[in-house]
Amino acid sequence: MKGMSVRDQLEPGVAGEACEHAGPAACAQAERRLRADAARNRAAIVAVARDVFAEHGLEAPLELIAARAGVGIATLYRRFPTREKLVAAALVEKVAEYAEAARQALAVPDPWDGFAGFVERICELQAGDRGLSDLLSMTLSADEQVEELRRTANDLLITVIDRAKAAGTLRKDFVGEDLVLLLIATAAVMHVTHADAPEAWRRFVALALDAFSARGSPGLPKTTLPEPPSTAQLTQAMIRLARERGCGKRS
Amino acid sequence: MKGMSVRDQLEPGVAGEACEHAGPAACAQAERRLRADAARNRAAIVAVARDVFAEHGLEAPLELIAARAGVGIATLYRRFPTREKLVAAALVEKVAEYAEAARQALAVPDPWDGFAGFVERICELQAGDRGLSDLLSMTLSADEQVEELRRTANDLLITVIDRAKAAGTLRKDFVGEDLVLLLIATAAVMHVTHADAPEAWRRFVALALDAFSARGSPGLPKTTLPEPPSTAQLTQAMIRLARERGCGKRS
DNA sequence: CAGTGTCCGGAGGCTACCCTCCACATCGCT
DNA sequence: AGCGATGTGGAGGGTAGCCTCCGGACACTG
Repeated sequence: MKGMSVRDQLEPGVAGEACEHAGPAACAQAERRLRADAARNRAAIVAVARDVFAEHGLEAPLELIAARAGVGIATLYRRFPTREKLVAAALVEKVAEYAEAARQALAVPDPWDGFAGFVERICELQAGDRGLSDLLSMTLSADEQVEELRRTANDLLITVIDRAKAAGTLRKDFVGEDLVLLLIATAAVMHVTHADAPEAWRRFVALALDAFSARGSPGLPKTTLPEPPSTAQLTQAMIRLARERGCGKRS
Repeated sequence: MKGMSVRDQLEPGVAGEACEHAGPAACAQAERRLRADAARNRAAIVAVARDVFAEHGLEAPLELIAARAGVGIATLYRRFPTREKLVAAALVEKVAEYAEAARQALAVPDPWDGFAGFVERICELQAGDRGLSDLLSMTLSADEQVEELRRTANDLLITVIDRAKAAGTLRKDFVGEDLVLLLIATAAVMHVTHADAPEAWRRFVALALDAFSARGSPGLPKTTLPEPPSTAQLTQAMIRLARERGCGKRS
């Protein structure tokens, strides 16, 4: 009680950078309360990591991040013992945006517009952040906060999907897994084309939406699709990918 | 004469592996005629490379290939000064299969079946060979033979596409670049899912074909698509990717 | 303003891979 | 059988990135 109130007043100028918009509690997060300089460093690392991951993807060299943040590599490792932790810290907000997009999709009156808008929105997010792009094809098995957000988003998403199916505008055999596959696909398309044809993914996504829609002949069913991967399979695959990319459990 | 017969008996199991099916001339290929042992080594390297690339992709460590082929790393480098050259040697046949698939597509009576069959066929090839999968999203700027094959395949492909468009079964706004994007996308999907959901790509491809088809309401146009990337842009992107992956020009 | 416990940073060991150099081996011609 | 030309392999130098260790610096407490 006493300890707290003292501390609360002690960080005037630094506070902005250190704690951003969230309450002071957010800084302490999982770990113990940090010393002021340490908190500042931590915040700087996270801020830089956001940029670097966005530009170079989740496999960016940690030393680059440390250097740009103006701290020693050891400091980075002390605060984030695994790449996964840093990734999580750097991208929670983006993942939250993702979840938020799902929420907004439900608010759109027309079910199809909600669905299609959502797909376009997250692809847009992907296009603007290679780190997020990578992240959406992986599972950060160790970070509860991110995975929780993802789960929330997923639940919302299922609702969005069901609603659009019920309206008859989304094909009946569509499942959530299809969207995951699409995100994996667009991530690759973006990665290859971003420098020379930065808008190419839009056409790809438009094509995908066309495939997803039930438009065309109302009665006549679309092609029968092969079975989708099970949720478990896909999760497993995403965990595997994370490990392969150095964002998974320590070997 | 005498020399040969001796050799023939000396390597019971190995002989078959050295030159495979092609005549001895094929072994000398572009370079000068090689000494017999050198030709044998070269062939062994190529054979192993085929397997290793197929399994691990084009970024597989060259030392692994050398080791499995039972030769020193220097031997590999002497014969294939750049990774690109080795890749080309290891995958020409696969690329030829790709071109062949295009040729066969034209032989199919129904234009749509020809097109769709072709797409499925090459995706199947991709699924069975990660090296090819990688290769199809890149440009091996240095190997004329492979690029020539690719060009041939591409010309055939355009014909396949035009024919299907003319028949009214392929959407009018489809272009060759869309297929390249699809191959990039499926490559990624396969890479992520091959271990845990090895058939997932089939659904993805089926969905794509649905998007490509003009099926549904004959008069009513499908969604208007964003512009595709230009051929030049896409080529540039593929060259860039090759370089990024160590299969491009020496820096 | 002194003491203590927290925090820092970079040197350096480790791994993985690339690629080159050169003393030695082998082939195959005569 | 002997002798070049041709080919060999592995040692080793170079780079990039990961991660740890530890002497010294600094923030906070009293």
